[in-house]
Amino acid sequence: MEKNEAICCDNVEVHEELVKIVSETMPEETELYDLAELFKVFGDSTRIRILFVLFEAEVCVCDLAAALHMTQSAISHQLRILKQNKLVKSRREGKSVFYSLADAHVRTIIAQGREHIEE
Amino acid sequence: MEKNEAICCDNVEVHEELVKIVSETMPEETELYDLAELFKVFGDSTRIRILFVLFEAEVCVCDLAAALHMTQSAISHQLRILKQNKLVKSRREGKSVFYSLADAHVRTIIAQGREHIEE
DNA sequence: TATTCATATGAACAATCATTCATATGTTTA
DNA sequence: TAAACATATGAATGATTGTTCATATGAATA
Repeated sequence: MEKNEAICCDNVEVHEELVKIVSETMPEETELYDLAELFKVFGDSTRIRILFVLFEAEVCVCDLAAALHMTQSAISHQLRILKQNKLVKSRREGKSVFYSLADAHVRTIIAQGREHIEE
Repeated sequence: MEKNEAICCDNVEVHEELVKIVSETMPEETELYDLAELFKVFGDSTRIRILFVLFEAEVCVCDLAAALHMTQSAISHQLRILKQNKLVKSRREGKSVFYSLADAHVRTIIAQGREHIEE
C-alpha cells in the first residue's frame, strides 16, 4: 500500500456513515442516468421554446417552425427528442402532424425552474 | 418573390393567431436561455448524484469524491457549476469546504423528474 | 516557516450535441 | 400516376462539455 493512499478527510467514522446513507438512498444507476437524460432534454432553449408554444395549443410542425423562426428540419429533429422522452405526443392529420404536451409534469418542472431562476 | 416561398400549412388565419399567442406568452429570450442553462445543470448524472448525497447531509468535497468513487478534481469542477447556478452553497471549516443544498426547488424539480420517468 | 492536507482551476482531449443540407417517406390532389 | 406539400432522417460540422492531469491557492500543524 502506497504512503499517500487516500484516507481523505481523516474522519473515517463520518465517512463510513455517509457511504452507508448514500448506498441506501441513492437511486439505481439506470434511474440516475434516465433522470439526467430527462433534464438534458429541458436543457436546450429551442426545446424549451417548443414546449412553451405547446403550452398554448396543439401545433403542427411547420407552424412551430414559423412561430420560432427556425427551419422545419431543426424543429423536427428536436420534436423527435421531445417525443422519445415522452414530453410530447403527436397525431397525424392529413399531410400535417400535430404535436401536443404528453405529460402534466412538463408544466410543473418548467414552473419550478422559472421560480428558481427568479430567486 | 419566389414561387416556393413558404406559405406553410396553408391556414394563414390559424398561423397568425398562433404567432400572436406565442408572442404574448413566450418568456423573454434571456429567461428562456437561463431556464435551459438551469436544466443543463440537472442534465448530468454526476451532478445528479452529488445532489442526492446533499439531500442527506452537508458534505465536504473529499467525502463526496469518496462516496461517489470519483476524483476530487472532477467533483470540484461539478460543484463549481452547481454553485454558479445556486443549487448548492458552501461553507469553509478549516481546511475543508462543506457543501449543502441552496434551494428547496432542487428537491421539487428532481422529484417531478423522477415521477415523470416512472410514467 | 516548511510541510501537509483540502480544495480550486486552467489546459487538453474525447465525447456529445444542435443545426444545416440533402434527400427520403408519407399524404393529398390535379 | 405525377406533382406538390408536410414531415422525417442520415451525414457532416462547429460548438459545447465532462473528465483528467498538473498545478495553484488556502489553511492547519509540526
